[in-house]
Amino acid sequence: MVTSTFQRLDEEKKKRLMDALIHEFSEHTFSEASINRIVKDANISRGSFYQYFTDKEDCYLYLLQVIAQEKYILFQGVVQQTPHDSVYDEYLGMLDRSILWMKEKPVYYKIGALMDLDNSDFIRNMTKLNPQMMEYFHNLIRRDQERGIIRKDIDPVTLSEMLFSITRAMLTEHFYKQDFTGMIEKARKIFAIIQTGTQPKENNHV
Amino acid sequence: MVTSTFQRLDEEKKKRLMDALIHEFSEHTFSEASINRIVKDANISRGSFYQYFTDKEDCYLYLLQVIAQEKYILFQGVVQQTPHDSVYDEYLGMLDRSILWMKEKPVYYKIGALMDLDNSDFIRNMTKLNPQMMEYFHNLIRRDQERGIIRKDIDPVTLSEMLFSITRAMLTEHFYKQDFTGMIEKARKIFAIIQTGTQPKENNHV
DNA sequence: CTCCTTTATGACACCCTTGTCATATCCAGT
DNA sequence: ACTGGATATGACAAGGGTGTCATAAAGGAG
Repeated sequence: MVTSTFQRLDEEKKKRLMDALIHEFSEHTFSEASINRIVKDANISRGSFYQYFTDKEDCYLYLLQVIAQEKYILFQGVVQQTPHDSVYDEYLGMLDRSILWMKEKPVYYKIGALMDLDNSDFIRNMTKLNPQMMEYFHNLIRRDQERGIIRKDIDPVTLSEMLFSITRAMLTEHFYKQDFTGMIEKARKIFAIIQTGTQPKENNHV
Repeated sequence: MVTSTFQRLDEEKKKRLMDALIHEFSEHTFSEASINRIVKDANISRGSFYQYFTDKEDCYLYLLQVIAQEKYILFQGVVQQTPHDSVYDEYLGMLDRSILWMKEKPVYYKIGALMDLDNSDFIRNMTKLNPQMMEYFHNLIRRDQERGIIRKDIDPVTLSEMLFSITRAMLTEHFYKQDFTGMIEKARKIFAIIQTGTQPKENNHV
């Protein structure tokens, strides 16, 4: 656990340390990150670090928590609580928010990306997909089926998996290219294909 | 470069070392792999290792080469040179071959997966998608468009990207679950959705 | 000014890594 | 049996990492 000593720290020092944490974990995976570099970067003695955090894992978890908080604050005004759009628009919204996040806090996104990359069991256990979020999209699809926007014979789980892998792949690709222009347009194009299908109209009676 | 000394090694020792390499690189990323563990595992002195390979990178590249060779041999009989099926069937075929590869040589697949995970520049440069393969699928789509199987207004690059991310996501997911049953069926289902679209028929005249 | 608690510090022990190199061993040809 | 080149070896240097701990400094209360 983060110690009370850390909490009592004066803001300037606290910020210096947080910046060092952000810097280190946005450049290295958890297992490759080095406390030595962090303390040097923050201009803090090695001993002090261990007075604030019990170990590397501890400071990493704390950092993730801080990031999650900031993300929550940033998205609070953006997320709409009861969507009136189709599941496709909802996915586009998610993509939009992700791009916002990547542009607003690129280092934070980088930290998240590195987390996904990491192979340690400790990280593996945290990366598991949020089942609640998946459930949310399943329900959106079911609602759209009731609305007559999506064919009823389509399996919601399968469809949401499809949309999810596509969105995710787009995000990671564009992140490494560091170019997000036209991304939403591209996603729109892809979703349009999924809606109308690739078959020519005359073949549609299969 | 792999030295001639290594090439001259008697088969038993060579195999022991290769097995150790496979073991180490299937459990650890390149940057986390340890030569110490390798030589201990292979029952070879540390000095000997450096008589065979110039460094870690060298032995890793050699291992990848050996794996590529075996993969080529395994697939030689399976790949059909001039496909008569649609691009979807071709993707299903690729999936099928990947599953075969994962079942036949799970450790090899694991090495490849860890390679993808690795964040070092050295690995980054190797992992870049094969543009030749992408071109191959683009052409398949164009051919299917000529054949009247796929609508002509669909962008081949976009479609192949879609199919690729979906296939890839399925593979990685199932690899971690270590369960490939029903995977082809699932892919078929997804591709069927992509072909006919998610819109109900009465809405198709948009 | 003193005392006591809190905070800061860096040397330390111990672990690991890589790549080198002088030396020992092996083996084949004479 | 001897000899020279090929091969094997592990100690070594140099560097990195983590977490601990005795000690120093600082700061607030009496």
